[in-house]
Amino acid sequence: MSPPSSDAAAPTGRPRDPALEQAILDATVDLIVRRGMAGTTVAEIARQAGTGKAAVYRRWPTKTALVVAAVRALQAEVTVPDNGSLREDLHDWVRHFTSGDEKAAVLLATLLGEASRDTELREAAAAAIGRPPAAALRAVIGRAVERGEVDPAAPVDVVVEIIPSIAFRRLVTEGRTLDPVTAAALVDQVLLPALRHHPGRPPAR
Amino acid sequence: MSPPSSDAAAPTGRPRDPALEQAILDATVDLIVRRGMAGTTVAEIARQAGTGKAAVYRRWPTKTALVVAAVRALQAEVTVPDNGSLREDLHDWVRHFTSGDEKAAVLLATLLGEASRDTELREAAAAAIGRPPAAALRAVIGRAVERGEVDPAAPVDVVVEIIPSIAFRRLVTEGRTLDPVTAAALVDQVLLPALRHHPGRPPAR
DNA sequence: AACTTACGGTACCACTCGGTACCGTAAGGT
DNA sequence: ACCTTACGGTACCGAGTGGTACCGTAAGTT
Repeated sequence: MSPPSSDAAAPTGRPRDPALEQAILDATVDLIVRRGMAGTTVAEIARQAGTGKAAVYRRWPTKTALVVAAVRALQAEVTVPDNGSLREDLHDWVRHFTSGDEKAAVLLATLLGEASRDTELREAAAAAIGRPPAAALRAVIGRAVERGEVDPAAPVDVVVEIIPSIAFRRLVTEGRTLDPVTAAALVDQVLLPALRHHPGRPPAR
Repeated sequence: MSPPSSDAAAPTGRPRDPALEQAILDATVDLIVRRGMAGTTVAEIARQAGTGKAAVYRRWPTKTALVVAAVRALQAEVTVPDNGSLREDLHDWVRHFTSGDEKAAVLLATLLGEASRDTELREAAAAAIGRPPAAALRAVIGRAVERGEVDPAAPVDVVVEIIPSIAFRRLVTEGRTLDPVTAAALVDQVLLPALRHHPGRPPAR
């Protein structure tokens, strides 16, 4: 019998090195960020991970599959601040975009170029990088709504997109992260007015 | 003597076909949008333009140079509405992003992927595609300021970026243009409040 | 008519890259 | 001990690509 822990296949022979797995994924992300998808070769990924191409192809059947896996493994986590004040929460949250961590966004931007025609890749990239910050902000605003600080009718869906979009665009078209001054201005002069603004229905039609 | 019109070199022999020049540039843009930079071959560009590779390399020394030229030649023009009302001007202007013409933005997105490491290309793409709409919006807001409709202290620089950034991000990460409903909501519930908002200096420190 | 340059087309070269196959060796299970 | 599979490394293949060279022909100038 010999119950194989919980899986089906009885693992015999030398087991795969989990550390190597991670090293390959790390090298993949690093190289794609620095050289782009087309400019990165599998041989170079293997070399940087301290192994050979065979070890790479033993795990992933194709280069694209490897890249998708690397993106999925990145999965940025975003802390959700809770200071009891919407404005402070927003200023905390915005720091996620002004401080480093541009790697994830650069990766996204790089991939999206060739991902325009690869749905799976685009989906993976967007899910791993684009969604977490928006979800965090949504939580922050949700709490402010509960506190009565924000009109429940506020255009949350659209407000949530503003800063990530600007940060993304700046990074992509200018090659640098969103500066803190601009970010602060966005919070105080755009986000907060929009959230506090009572829609009351603008002069429709 | 034979004064050569106004240039230096006396043009002898068969002149270059200007129509062919444009055909090559058009084919370049079209193919890059559809297949990406790496996925587009010079041979295919030539074939689609109805010519041979030689005619291409007679004009541009390298593939990158050709692409840069194609991007520069795109130069989107943006109409600047003037209805006498800020809100109407904004709603007119925003139509630029909701209606077709995604080609320019897709091109930008595609190129930026591999352009992250090519400054010249990035600069050309950003200048040709990113700047005109922002400039148009700036003009619209400038007129509103003159009319006293907008506080001169409004954060124009940052407001100008909001909609182009969101449109760009949506197009790039989701593959579709900004929908008119969201765009209208942005104008009424984000741009206008931000522009009318009296900064009055937020509770600093 | 003579000359010059562009034209569409093709053949070619040097090179790169994804992917496969195969080494001898290392590291586990039984 | 024996078996199995992963390991790092290398050699190789086939396909594709940017770029060059060279056709015979077309379209201009002098």
